[in-house]
Amino acid sequence: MGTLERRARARDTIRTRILDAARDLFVQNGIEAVTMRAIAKRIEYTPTTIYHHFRDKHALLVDLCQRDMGSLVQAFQRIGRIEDPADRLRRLGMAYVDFAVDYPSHYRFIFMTPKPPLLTDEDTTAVDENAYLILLATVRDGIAAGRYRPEFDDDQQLAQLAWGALHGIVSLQILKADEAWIDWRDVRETARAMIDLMMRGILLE
Amino acid sequence: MGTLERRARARDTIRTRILDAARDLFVQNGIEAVTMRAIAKRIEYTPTTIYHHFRDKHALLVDLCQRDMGSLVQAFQRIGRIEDPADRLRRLGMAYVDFAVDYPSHYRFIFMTPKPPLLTDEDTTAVDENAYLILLATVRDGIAAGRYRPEFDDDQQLAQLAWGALHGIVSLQILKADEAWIDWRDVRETARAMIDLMMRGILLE
DNA sequence: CCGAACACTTAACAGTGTTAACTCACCTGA
DNA sequence: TCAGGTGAGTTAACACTGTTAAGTGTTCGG
Repeated sequence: MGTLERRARARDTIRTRILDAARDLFVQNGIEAVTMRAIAKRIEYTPTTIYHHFRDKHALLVDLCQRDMGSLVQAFQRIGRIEDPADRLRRLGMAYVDFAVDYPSHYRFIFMTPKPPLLTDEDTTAVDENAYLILLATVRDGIAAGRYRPEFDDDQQLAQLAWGALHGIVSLQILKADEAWIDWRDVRETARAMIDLMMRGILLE
Repeated sequence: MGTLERRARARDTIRTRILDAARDLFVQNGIEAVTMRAIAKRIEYTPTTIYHHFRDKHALLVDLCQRDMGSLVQAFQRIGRIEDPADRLRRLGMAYVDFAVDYPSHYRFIFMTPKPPLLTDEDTTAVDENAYLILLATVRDGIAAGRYRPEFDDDQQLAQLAWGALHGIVSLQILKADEAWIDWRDVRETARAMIDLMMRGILLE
């Protein structure tokens, strides 16, 4: 009586169909195109059906992003194994920027959209948290190895400084790319210049 | 027959009453608390009335922010008269961060909220544009004065780099200040460290 | 004194996320 | 075989957005 499994499989199928439809709208027309009715129409179901598979819209988008951010997580974990802390830090920065450029909608939802107040679910630590922990460990290793100038002895501050610098460059680009009064430079090159500047600024000698 | 003036004055009165009500909701409960009905209720008018004084909600918020950002504009213009380009640049950065910390709702609306598509009015150049131009001129002066390392010869890129770095630090703070898994450092101090790091990185010698 | 301009309201439209109540097919246990 | 429950799916609605067409007076100018 594998009927239970079959049920579970069917449930998974419709779940991923919902997620696929949501992703299409998400990456093609931006987050504001993702409405429950639009998703439902695309998979030829009723909006209510979605609520049998996801608690609410926010949970759906969180689930979608957590799945899709696998590339960022993998990159971070791979880079996390690099020996040299300074080299590791530099590469984490580039991977972060690459992800933001490749998946602007995902980036915008995870890093640029406020969460609904107090409905923050305490599920398994989210991808942004994991990424921050890897960054933090990398910064700490560099400090412990005595690679950085003595004024950068606060791992939290240094991590927040590095994260903020790159987040600002990519998020400004995502938000204001079509503002005509700015002669935008290539975001990857600007980010690289930022990383070079930071590394030279914090490294000893 | 000063009746025309009186009319205009009355019009201005109700206009500012609307703006005041909107600002209260805006700064106290955040931008999501600003609904047309909430504003109307607070001044004991009908929502429709607001539309006789503002084209739509976005125009209302833009008007509100343009007025309130006078402090930022004044600070930028005052700093813009400082002789030394490097000192000017450093102070612009601090003033920018101060504004973001003091007026988080305004900052969020101007620098962290996407504009409604293609309804971008070509009104008198907005405050963010003015601020960017002052920053750009400051960067350019520093380059022209030969104060910066030769690899920073692109004024646009350097301006976008500096803006992005500080924008990232303050916007992360505004958005994720209540995420428990980050041990946030004081945003002004982090920003100051960022500015010091950048200045040391781009200045010659 | 009449007509137009003007401030304002009523009532509605179209869209959003969300939910209570129902139908109906299917599987389980007697 | 058949009662009953489980659960996927739908219908219809609620409460809330921003926004607007149409109507009501009041006030002013010729």
